[in-house]
Amino acid sequence: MPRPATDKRERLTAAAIHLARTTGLEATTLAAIAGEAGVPSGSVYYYFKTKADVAGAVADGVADQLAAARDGLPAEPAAALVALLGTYLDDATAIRAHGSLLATASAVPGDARAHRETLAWIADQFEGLGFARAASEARAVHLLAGVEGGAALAHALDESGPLEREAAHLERWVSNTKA
Amino acid sequence: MPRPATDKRERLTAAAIHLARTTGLEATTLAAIAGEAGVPSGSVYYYFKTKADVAGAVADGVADQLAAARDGLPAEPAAALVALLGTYLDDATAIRAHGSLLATASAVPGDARAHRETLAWIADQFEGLGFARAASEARAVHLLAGVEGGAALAHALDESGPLEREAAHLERWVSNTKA
Amino acid sequence: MPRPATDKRERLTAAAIHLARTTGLEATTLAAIAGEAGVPSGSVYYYFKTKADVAGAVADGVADQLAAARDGLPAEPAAALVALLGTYLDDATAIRAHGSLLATASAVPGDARAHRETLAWIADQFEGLGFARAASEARAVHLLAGVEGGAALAHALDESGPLEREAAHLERWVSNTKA
Amino acid sequence: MPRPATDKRERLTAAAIHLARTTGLEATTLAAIAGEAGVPSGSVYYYFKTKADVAGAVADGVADQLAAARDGLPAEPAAALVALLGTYLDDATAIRAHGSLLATASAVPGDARAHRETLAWIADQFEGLGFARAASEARAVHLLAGVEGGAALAHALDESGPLEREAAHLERWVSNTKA
DNA sequence: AATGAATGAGTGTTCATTCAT
DNA sequence: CATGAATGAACACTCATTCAT
Repeated sequence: MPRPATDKRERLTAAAIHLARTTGLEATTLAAIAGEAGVPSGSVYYYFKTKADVAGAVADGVADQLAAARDGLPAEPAAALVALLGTYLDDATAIRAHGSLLATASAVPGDARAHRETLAWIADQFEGLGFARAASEARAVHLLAGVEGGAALAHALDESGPLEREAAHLERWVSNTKA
Repeated sequence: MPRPATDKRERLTAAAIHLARTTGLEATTLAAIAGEAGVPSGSVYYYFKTKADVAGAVADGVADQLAAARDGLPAEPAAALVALLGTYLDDATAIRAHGSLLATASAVPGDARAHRETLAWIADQFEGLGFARAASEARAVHLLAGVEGGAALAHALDESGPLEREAAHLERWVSNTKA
Repeated sequence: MPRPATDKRERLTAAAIHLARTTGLEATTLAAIAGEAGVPSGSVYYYFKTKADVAGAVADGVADQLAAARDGLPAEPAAALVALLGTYLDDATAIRAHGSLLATASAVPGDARAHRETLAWIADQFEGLGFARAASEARAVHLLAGVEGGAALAHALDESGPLEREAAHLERWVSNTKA
Repeated sequence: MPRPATDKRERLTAAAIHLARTTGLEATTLAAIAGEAGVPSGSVYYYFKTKADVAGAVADGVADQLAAARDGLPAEPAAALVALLGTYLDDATAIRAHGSLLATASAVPGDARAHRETLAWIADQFEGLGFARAASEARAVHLLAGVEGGAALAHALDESGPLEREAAHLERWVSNTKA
């Protein structure tokens, strides 16, 4: 059973995300993306209009990957938030080497979908804990800023310490939280 | 009275920092840097061996700029930390548009001088407040991760709110701090 | 009926040989080669990986041209050798101006195919005249060294005399030869 | 006792000859020449008008070197000719690697002084052996064409055999010669 | 007289993009 | 539909040359 043709677009996007995170999209050739995806290089332009379009797909793909990851998290709000922090720790090696996945999406200006959705999901959890919407959103920003800042330091210093410490700190903060 | 020759290297570096922050260094032509610096384009290679060398100068220049900015801050530790957070707020418009200055330095892999120096300086302030070295360093990471994370969100969302909120939060945290 | 695509590579190679002989390959721009071949300049890199690659094609092309020229020569060995000397005389004007075609191939170091094949062919003729292989090879070297030396002097002095004299001398030597 | 200033021009020329033979003048930077000569790079233009001028100096210098070498040869004509062939054999390693010194001079078009003088000197020897001027000049061409052709093959094939064989052959030819 | 600093014109090479098939 | 062949615009980098001192 051959893979459906549209699969190629997905493989292309996945390859682009991988290379964008490891090498930077700017520094990555469309030919390299096609090569890694195992797709004929001429075909990139069948699936994408321009390289900027590929960048858009990267941002979208990252948002999708993050959404999928959140779907696997516990339903109970406090546990869900702790688990979210856990995904950063699980990814610590890659974060130290290449930065957080969300930061990869930042490289594409003008598309903050991944950020907005992540923030909204976190706020939903706080609301589930009994906080009002406004307070929940404020807390969401605080939590995401904390881990992303920790991730940024971990990447810059090539040391997972900052990420681990921030995650632990936020975990305590979440656990002690009461609406 | 003509400008000293060495001035050109500095103008080149300043232009490179500016363009690196607004456009990204990768996407910036050496010719563009020369143009913005008002230096003949062929001369870039008299002052820098290679484009990677320019990137190094950018990272160095950012570290220098940040060090200079810290020099202007109050001597009293608690006030100094609050003032540091204030520099982020003063720079809010640019941060929203292009990210924090420190993030610009991150684009040059392998050179974390700006990060290390900033962290050390912050830790010094906490030590000045009576904390042990280890605790001071942990607090420094927390503070920097917080503002930088806030700045990252502000940039991604093109909204200064997250930066302002994180800065305010950390200001309170610093003020309530007692060794 | 459009020219076959592969024709472009050949036109490029021919132009490169021509310019290598008249101007020197080092001094010849890839753009100039493309221009003379009537091929878009960006396309050179579709057919050749690098300029050194073009140099290789020049050496190969020269070897091919010489082989083709030898194919048109008489089958009888003595006549064939005399005819080979005749090709130098036919080419005297170009040799005086730019040196022998074989000398053009020498510009590409490490590739002596044209020399080896020419030498082998000459040795074959002497073998055909009844000489042992070793003696034939020695005579081949003597004959080729003679004409090429004559050609080199003709080029240096911009005077066909030396070439004509050496060719005539070798012709007699070949004719008087008996195994 | 410091070296006279004019020494620098000579060192520059010597370096240029060396690099022209080993690397090719075209491929050699004026800075590299200055470097090898131990002369400040800006000074090249004090001693030479242009790079083409340096090329002229190379051709001239080669002619001078060859003339100096001939000065050390025996006075007796037959011995002198044999000794001339000996200089090629002494230089065999360099010839195999970089071609004959005379060939280096050929790279500079329009200046055949080295060739003309060498030819004249050889003709003089034959005259000394009793040949008429015209016959002597013809013999000179034959002898020089032979060694230079042998040298060219030795260089192209990276094998000293052809040079040695041609030199030996010509030596016999000279020795058996009687006016 | 001699030179280090500075530069502009030019070169090889890359790559996003187009298009015929 | 899909793609391999082809290309032009752009870029990093080199170097002969100039000139103030």
